[in-house]
Amino acid sequence: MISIRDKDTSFYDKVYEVVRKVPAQKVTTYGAIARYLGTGKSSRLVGWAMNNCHTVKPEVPAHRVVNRNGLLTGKMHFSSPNLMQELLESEGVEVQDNQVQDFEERLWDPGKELQ
DNA sequence: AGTCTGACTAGTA
DNA sequence: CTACTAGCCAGAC
Repeated sequence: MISIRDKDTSFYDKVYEVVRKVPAQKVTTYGAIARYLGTGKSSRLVGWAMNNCHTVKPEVPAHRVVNRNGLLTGKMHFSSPNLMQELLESEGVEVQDNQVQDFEERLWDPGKELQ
């Protein structure tokens, strides 16, 4: 279990670390990441962290992170608004109307899958 | 220092 | 399913 507010590792690095572990054809949510990191209710911080994700290396597969409804809320923050959906579809994730199809089946919760 | 905003969530109706 | 609310943290102004 990764704990938040460690002195060595920043919250953002942990977010990126978890997102990179998301397997292809799977997606996760901001809240799942937040709970796994121990921030719990501060899921907005995950979204804020994703705002900086393009500055870190290696790059973070931010397209696999959606909100709890499976909605691609962050697509407009990509270099191209269509990029997020195209990346998901290229990995075999069906996306329709900015929403991941069969979302519950494709959900990958780090708190349960990783531990 | 106060206020507003946001790639959010859980609860309630 | 939708709509609204409160709570949450960091940053911009």
